[in-house]
Amino acid sequence: MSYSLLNVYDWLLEAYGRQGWWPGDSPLEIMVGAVLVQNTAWKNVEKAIAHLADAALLDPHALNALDAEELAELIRPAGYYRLKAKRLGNLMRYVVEAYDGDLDAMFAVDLETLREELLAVNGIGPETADSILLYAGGLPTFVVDTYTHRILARHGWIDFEAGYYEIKDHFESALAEDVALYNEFHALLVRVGHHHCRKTPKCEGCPLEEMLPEGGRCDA
DNA sequence: GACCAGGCACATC
DNA sequence: GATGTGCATGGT
Repeated sequence: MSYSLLNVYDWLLEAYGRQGWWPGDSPLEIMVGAVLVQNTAWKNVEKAIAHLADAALLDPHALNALDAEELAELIRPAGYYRLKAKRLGNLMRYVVEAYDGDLDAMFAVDLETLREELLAVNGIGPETADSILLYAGGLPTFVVDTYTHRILARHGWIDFEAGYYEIKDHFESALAEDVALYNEFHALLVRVGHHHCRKTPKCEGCPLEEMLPEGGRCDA
């Protein structure tokens, strides 16, 4: 008995429907959210973004002009707020200096080149970079997060020790290079993670156990 | 009150 | 190269 990742995608999509990600109104807002959500519940991020929106600061030049302390106070609900103020400032400085704040110009750059540029910004790691590229830029790169890792490992599809790029390759080599597919698949995995694959309780009522043929045991 | 959340950089061995 | 730690608010 075997099944492919694409089967898993189809089952999840049928069970949960389209997720409509990313929950942000503009590429810039998605970029801001991608930094603020690092190791943090999205609910907290929403409040921080609302503060920025209320102050009409959702603009690369406006954010870049803000000093770190002011920014920190505005994004406080997102947690790690002093750290994230620096990281967001680094990202905005990069966008302004390299592209004069023109996100269309930025996302017109070759995917691998742009990915390297983003990773060179202090505070932007693999997941944040990929989230920005896929969800803000519409570029075909798979996003791996803690749920993706946890769900795949618990079902025995990858080692628990697998690193970011191992997991990313696992998806990208099994799936067509399709932005809509990458977008929806990752969003569905997070959806499952939120409801059934938290750190504790370990795997209560995992829907994949119902969906998968024999072998789809969630056991960690 | 403890534990967790859509990471990342940095220190130390 | 592997392993450990700081960062911080808000919900369960």
